[in-house]
Amino acid sequence: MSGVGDLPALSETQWEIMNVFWDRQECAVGDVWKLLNEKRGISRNTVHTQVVRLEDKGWLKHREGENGFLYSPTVSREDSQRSSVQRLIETVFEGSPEGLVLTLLNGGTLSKAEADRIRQLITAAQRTKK
Amino acid sequence: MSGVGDLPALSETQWEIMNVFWDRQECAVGDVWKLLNEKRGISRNTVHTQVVRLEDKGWLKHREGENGFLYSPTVSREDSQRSSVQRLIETVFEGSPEGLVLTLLNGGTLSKAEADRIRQLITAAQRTKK
DNA sequence: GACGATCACCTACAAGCGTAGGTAGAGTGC
DNA sequence: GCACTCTACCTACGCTTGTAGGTGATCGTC
Repeated sequence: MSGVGDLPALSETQWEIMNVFWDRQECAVGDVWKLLNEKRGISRNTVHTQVVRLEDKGWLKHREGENGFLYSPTVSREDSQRSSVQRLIETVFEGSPEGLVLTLLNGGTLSKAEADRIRQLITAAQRTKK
Repeated sequence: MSGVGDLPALSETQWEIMNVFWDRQECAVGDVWKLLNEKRGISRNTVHTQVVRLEDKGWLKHREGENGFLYSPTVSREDSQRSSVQRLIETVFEGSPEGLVLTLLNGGTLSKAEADRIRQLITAAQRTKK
């Protein structure tokens, strides 16, 4: 049973690219490039290189489309997020998820609105789970 | 006013090493090496190289001690953790802290005990903050 | 049928990382 | 006085990233 854990970690740029694929499910390199280029200016070839590397690493697969290759993710965004949170907890918080939550709550990282929404999430989770 | 944000990000190994410095406040390369070596087997020189790189990047400073250099962190662990959580939220959760919390709560990443403690943390924070 | 856009692919290069061997000096012990 | 140990420092190598230029094929348009 192969999961996200088996895949080599994503770099920041690679997350940026994978996020586009998770939003669209399936698209061509050119589509990704158009989006990222508007957002921050990047060469089409740069995107292409990263896409190929992502396929090499096992994060993407492709099929032949009308006008060239269409790429799509091999794993779900949720699993990938989970595994990257896991990794963060291990390396940055030495295995303590509570540390992460405390940082988040006490850190001043959150806006008031975000903090409120998060408290709601938690109480909701509390209700449904028990 | 220079902060963690100005420093280049830490790799996983570098977090491992910085964590030792944050635990001890000030120590020599040899001390760090002894610890890491017990934990996972690593050459003293490898640790030395990383420590030098960390000083180059601005995460560590050193002073001359009795028997060689003593290194210490230039920034607090809390600030570093905060900034790495911030970075995670931006790249992995496209800026949504709620996403992170949801992943944490629904992910099955947490043991039951951890989840309970986290809910307590949150309700405690809720009480003190408002 | 030449022109421009798009595509896939190849090559490249500077940084940074993980890893560690080798060297040379200082101190401790027998 | 020589061996052992610890230190700092230099060098190196293979790998990944971020970045992108160049090339040749295809396709739609004028």
